[in-house]
Amino acid sequence: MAKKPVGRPRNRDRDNDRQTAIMDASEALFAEHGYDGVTLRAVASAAGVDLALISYYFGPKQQLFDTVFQRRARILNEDRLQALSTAMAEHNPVPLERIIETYLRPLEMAQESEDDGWRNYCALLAYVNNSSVWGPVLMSRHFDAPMEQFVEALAVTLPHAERADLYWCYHFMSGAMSLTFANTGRINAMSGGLCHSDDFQTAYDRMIPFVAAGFERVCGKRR
Amino acid sequence: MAKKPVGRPRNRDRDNDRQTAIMDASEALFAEHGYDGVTLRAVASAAGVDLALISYYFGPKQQLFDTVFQRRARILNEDRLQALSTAMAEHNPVPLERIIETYLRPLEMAQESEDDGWRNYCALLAYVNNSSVWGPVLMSRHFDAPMEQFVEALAVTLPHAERADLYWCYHFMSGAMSLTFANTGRINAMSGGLCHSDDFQTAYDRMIPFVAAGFERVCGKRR
DNA sequence: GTCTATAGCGAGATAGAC
DNA sequence: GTCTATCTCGCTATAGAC
Repeated sequence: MAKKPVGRPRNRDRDNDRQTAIMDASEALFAEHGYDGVTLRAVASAAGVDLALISYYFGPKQQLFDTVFQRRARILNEDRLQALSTAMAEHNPVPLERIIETYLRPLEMAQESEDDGWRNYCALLAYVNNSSVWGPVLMSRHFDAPMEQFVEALAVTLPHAERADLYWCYHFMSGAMSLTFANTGRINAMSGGLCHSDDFQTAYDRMIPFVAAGFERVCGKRR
Repeated sequence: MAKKPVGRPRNRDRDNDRQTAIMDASEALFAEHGYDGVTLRAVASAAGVDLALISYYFGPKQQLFDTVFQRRARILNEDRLQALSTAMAEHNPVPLERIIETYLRPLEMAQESEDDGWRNYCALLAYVNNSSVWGPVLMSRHFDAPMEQFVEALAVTLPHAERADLYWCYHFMSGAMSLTFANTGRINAMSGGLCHSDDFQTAYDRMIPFVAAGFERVCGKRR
């Protein structure tokens, strides 16, 4: 059963090829079927790797999930914080739309990259973010610190905002973002083919003003 | 193992008690753990019902899932369409915020009701909506028709809007709504206790202007 | 490091007694 | 209608050969 070769094209560095293959395959499968919908056998088969190797490298299934989730969270956070500090060097306070862009554009670039993995990761994020089992644990662990800096910047730009309102609006943004990047294809059906869920450019060009306008109305004026 | 009595308090009509108990238990468990994270044994135990009865009444697992998802979708759609036609009888065109309310308030009332089932159902909606396996199938099957009427009303109120932009904004709204009602508790942690994910009143009072402002900016003016 | 083989368990589904 | 008992399958994880 466990066939050896070409599970998928691989153009990696060759050192630790197998680990990377396992993580990539897990990422794609977890994103589509959730934690419980994926068997280690399916991962092994998709990665073109022996079943026992997964436990050998990553320990139990949960730990594999954590590792996969963590891998790109770090990169994403770095990109976002980098973009934010660039924006802050150029303006003070940073214009509202610019802050939102700082947060959303790194995801757009990730999704548009040639690496399929980022598209899978975005769907995984949607799964984790909406899960009451994983969300409070993994999202908080990996995304709360950068989120706080983002909210700080918003508070400077929107000086009359109540702190709680900033969190609510951030939450709405997070939900809109998750569903859009989950890339379920539903908007294709819904719109009768007018919109395409992988038309990231269009999605972001609308999401940014949508979210900015929402923040402005809810947080912009003294209440 | 399969204990007979009191799985949970039951104050139902008594006819078809068991079916209802099974559906309620499934709803809660599917909402929390997703389709694959739930075993029929867990459902049976939570419902205080014998394992074999589930298959007897509902057929295979998938069919149980469909049935549970469908049950409240109908009620929700009726409530929304009722609210929309009331609004249309009072105004022409219907003000933007009023249309959004038409869509969101039925969910708020559901979530605030004394029936725990609605809160579970909202979390289930979030799961299905963000899943690329279930989303395109179940969401389309049960929610596309009412969605179309909703978009129609928006098109009247926002006459310069491109049709595609209306769908994108609807999609953002759907995502914001899903995450908020998924009720994962993450906003509690994120805000350091300032916000509570089950404070539905506050959530809706902010979501409605947030979404309305987004629609206005993206769809309000000639492009 | 890698793979074979398997232990140990729990899943979905159903046949058949009551 | 209800429940017991069980079939068959596939799961995670690991021990031990290479």
